[in-house]
Amino acid sequence: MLTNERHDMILNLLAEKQTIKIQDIVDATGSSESTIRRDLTELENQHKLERVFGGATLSDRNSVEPSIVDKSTKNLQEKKRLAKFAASFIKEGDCIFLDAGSTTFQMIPHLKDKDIVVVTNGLTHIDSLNEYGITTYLTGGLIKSRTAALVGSQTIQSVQSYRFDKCFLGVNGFHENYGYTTPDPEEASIKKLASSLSKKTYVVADHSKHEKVSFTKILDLEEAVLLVDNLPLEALKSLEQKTTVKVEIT
Amino acid sequence: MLTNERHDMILNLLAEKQTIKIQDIVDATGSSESTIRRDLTELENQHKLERVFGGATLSDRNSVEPSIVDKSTKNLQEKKRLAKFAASFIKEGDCIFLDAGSTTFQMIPHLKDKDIVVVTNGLTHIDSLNEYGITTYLTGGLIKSRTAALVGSQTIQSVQSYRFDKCFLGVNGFHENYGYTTPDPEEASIKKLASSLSKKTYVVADHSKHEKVSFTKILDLEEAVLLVDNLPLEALKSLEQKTTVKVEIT
DNA sequence: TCAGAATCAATCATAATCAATCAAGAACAG
DNA sequence: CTGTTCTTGATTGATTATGATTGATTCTGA
Repeated sequence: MLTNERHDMILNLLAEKQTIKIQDIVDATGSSESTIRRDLTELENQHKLERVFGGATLSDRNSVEPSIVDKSTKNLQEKKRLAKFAASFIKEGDCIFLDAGSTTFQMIPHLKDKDIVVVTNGLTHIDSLNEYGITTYLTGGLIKSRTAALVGSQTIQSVQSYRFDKCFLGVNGFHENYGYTTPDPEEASIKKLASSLSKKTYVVADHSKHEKVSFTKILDLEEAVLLVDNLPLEALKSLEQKTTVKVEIT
Repeated sequence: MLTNERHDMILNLLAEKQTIKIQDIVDATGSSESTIRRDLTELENQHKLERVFGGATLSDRNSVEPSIVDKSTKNLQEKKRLAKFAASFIKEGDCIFLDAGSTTFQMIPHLKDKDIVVVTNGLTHIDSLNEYGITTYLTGGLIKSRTAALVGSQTIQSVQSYRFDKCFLGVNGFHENYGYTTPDPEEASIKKLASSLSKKTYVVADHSKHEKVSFTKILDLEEAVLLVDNLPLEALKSLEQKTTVKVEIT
């Protein structure tokens, strides 16, 4: 059996069962314990799993935040509509910060032929931005492999040397009392900084993010314009007491 | 059996099974192992598959990024050998700058399992670095779409905040009198800067770059160690009067 | 806390696989 | 027909993967 096949097998077993014992892998593959240990070491280096005493488990970050692929396929149509709506706020000549994330990604096709400059920390965005011929600056920083975003002090430093007309942020949740939140503190501080360097801040979030609260606070509701798709009327009214909400009409 | 037929056969087998062992192909085709190896090497250069130890597998990236990789098919085998040689200079714990470019790209597989930190301005590098689980910092900057490199004042600023143990640069030409040169002034200044921030600088260039001179000077010969594959003996002697040359033994 | 059991990383020898080279023959052009 | 180029298969020594073994570490239950 090839090394690759074993690796796939291990990851598949893990995907089913969440955690797995080394002995189980040995039985399933027919390879020796030594080999499996080496496989696990390697897969751990690639951040595909996490070793624990006696076996391996999906790295907890993986299980908490769904992987970027899963995320981007969910509610795809909604996201596209919302993204188009968000892009409509961009005017000719704007310099914008485009946050990493699947919703902001969907904005890119609608930036075509606009004479704008985009700054982004989203690695997934660059091919698309490039394809549409948009002048793009990438922030520097540490590559956070799972979300394909750039983070860390270098990113902060990079962002600091720009000034934006508008910035478009993705969030994990928005809540009347707790504001905008996201799981990763690193990403949160970048979003926050970009917002502070921007004349105007837009948060792009579909209705599924309503009332959700994550680990790290990004901004208060007041500090950004919320772009959202259909929302219950009461929720809308309540939110509008704190901030400007633009709803994508359906 | 014609070469084409074998190639088709191999790809068909792969399409069914996702991965395949060399021995299986040998049995299926009746050709010798040597021939199959050559087939696989060629098909890999065409990005039709990916070789793994003991066989081959479908490269899933095949469909995603055809644009950037094309240039690198020329002299691929040479480049791989040279890149492996270059990577052998990297020691555990090093912080290295890895220049954008196709030769430095080939170094990445050989960085696997080394406890190092990589800083790069090459967008093409990041997927691969990520795959091998290497801690990677990307410089910021303007995306230069043709070479998929980051350039400009932001890149300069990014690079300036690092210090490197070693830096590995690609060049367009090296010449006894005119030193190392490259066509793009933007890229040249980044290479130069990275070199100045590094304890040791290596230029990786195959013999085809000998005596070539491009528009922009990067460094004098003296300022870097030249890593090169086979070179005429006189050329080697002449170069060695000015700088250290490490030749990949053939 | 202790002792036995399980698991671990490190090392070694062996086996499989690799790239590189060579020579023989096929295909081809002049 | 001759000389050249290309393909092929065999061989070489080098590299890499593997499985068994070791002694150290960690877990478990009393």
